[in-house]
Amino acid sequence: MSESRTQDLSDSSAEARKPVRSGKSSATIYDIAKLAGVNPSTVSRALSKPGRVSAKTQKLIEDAAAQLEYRVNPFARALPTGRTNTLALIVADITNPTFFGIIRGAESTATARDYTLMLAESAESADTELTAARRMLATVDGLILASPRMDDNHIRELAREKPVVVINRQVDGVPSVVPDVNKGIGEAVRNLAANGHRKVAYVAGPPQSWMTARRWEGVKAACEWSHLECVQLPSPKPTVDGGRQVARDVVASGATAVMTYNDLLAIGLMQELQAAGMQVPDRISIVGFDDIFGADFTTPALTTIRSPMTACGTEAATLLMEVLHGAEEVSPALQVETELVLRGSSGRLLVADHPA
Amino acid sequence: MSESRTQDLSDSSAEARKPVRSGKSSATIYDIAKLAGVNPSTVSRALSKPGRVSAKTQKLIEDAAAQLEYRVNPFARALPTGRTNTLALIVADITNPTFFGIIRGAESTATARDYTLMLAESAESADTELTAARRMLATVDGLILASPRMDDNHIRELAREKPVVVINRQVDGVPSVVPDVNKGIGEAVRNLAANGHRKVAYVAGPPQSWMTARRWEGVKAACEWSHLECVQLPSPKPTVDGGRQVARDVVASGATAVMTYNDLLAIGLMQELQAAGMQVPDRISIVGFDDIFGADFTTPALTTIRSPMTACGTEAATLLMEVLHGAEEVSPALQVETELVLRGSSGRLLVADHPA
DNA sequence: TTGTATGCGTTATCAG
DNA sequence: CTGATAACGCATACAA
Repeated sequence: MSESRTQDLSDSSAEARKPVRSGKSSATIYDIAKLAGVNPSTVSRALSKPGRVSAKTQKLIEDAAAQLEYRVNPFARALPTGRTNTLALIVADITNPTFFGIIRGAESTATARDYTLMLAESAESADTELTAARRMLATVDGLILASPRMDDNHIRELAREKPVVVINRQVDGVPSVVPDVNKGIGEAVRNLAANGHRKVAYVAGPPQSWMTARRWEGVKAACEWSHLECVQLPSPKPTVDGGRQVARDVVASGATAVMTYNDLLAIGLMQELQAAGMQVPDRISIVGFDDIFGADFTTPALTTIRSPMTACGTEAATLLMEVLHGAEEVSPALQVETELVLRGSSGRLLVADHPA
Repeated sequence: MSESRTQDLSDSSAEARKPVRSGKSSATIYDIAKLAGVNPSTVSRALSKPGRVSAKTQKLIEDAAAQLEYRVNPFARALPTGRTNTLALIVADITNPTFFGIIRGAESTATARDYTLMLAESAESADTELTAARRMLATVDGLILASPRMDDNHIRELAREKPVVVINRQVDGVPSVVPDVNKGIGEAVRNLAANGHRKVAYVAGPPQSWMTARRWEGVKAACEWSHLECVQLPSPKPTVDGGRQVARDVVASGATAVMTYNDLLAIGLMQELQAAGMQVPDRISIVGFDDIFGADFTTPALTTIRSPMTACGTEAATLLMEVLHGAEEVSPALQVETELVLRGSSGRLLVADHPA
């Protein structure tokens, strides 16, 4: 093995090459092979799977790589292997803070394991979602679907091509991360009952949302258990504005406590109710869902059932990468706990329903 | 050159192949070339640049492609061309709602032009940021840096490799999108002066933030113009909690109005001040910056200088893609307007500084 | 207009 | 342990 570790020729022909690649594009394994005096395939081995090459050539190659500021070309690597070290995350609505936690959790977890996150949103549209999913699927190793709006079959179809993890929904045969709503809902309903409420309204989310059904089921069951009457109210959209619009129906329902599909609805509802002169929580109690950013900015601060979104993002990314790294045994549905966050928007009813 | 690129040979006899590719991996241009009876290069042309092929073969190829459910392999395409139809966006802090708008704007704009967005955060660290940038740079066509924390030279270094657009900062030689703070600040300060305030405090952001300096300059200039005294106060971090921590200093400063680097600081500050029994805005006026999600959840709702974040994201992505598509003439710094959003947290001073 | 030949940077399969 | 060589799927000068 030639000792001349310097760029300077071993003699062959006096070909004074610049040591550091002067050109524009970056160095390849060929360049470093030449500099280190080995075969390109050896360079590839040394750089991708350490240990399969002798210690001295290893160092030789690493030094040369460092000197040339070598960086792998991800495309060239992806072509034969198909692997990209990239994860895709599709969320239903980027403006919805519910997803901020998920994005954050997924991004940081991915980055920690040297993966990169690709982000897309479906704008609450099943079609857009599917299109985005298909487009990204070609480029990534795996896919995370947060609160997907497309139907189960489409999800399974995607899962057949690349590993998929679903958040906030359960699909047969596809691993998922879902908050267990019952604990938090149970706490909330018991609290409401203890404060003298007899009837609660549930303001629902988008019909395509799997989670809105789970939450309604949970509310209904908990209310039965506590002998409370309950009623479901549709909302035009799961936003602050949607919450405002549904205020009238809430009042008309005669409920003294309202639980909403998410915090946005709760906040909008509270704003509208207060604007109409209704005291919260003296006249009506409001309980949101998720504990989003800003839920404690309101006056009174919003009582809400916290869904650990960041944990969902983290767990989903972890799950996905485990599958990618060959873990076959993956629990079908990972549960994360919800809990009641008691703040000012719920409490004892001051104005009795039936005056004594 | 051997013809048999497929797994099973064509013995030229009636070989009933499934029309749709039964195998696992997806179809290539070779498959569709065979099916359409043309050369792979023709397929490539037909699919990438329509018009450079006769109408009938075009259709022939498109039909075959459809039948085989062909989808280009992005890596194979990227290898010769270097183009990926992918943009990277790096934000300082994913949990900071300031960036939500930017993310949303960039994502939707990119998607609209059939680009995909890759997202990373720097966690307010210049090192992390640079690392993430370098890692992503290899994979994308261009890079958007939102409120970058790294220094100018590093940014220029990145810009030498791939097109870069910067948001919320100006770097020589690098195109950028920056809100023009002066209009909004001017409106705010004049309003404060008109309401009887004589001294305003500016709660600063992270020292590495280019924007915090711009905002302080703007505040100082506007205050001089309106003959107001002004003072700058450092904050430990640009968050709600940071705002709480700086409350003591604000009170000590003797200012009756405070403007903050961002809304988070303003909200935290207001919470702490109110907890200490100070009426807002009767005793002290608070003006935030950005008009983030939730700024109107507080009581009183936050007066703030709106920075059109979504527009910044949109403009940055548009700018970047224009450069990518060969636009040389690109304005060095695109300005977007800021405006005062007057809400309840600022107003007339009820308790005079110097009792009459 | 269409076919031919070659390159893009890595990994992987063989030999040696 | 290392070297040669063939894919990987697509784009593109060049030739016909």
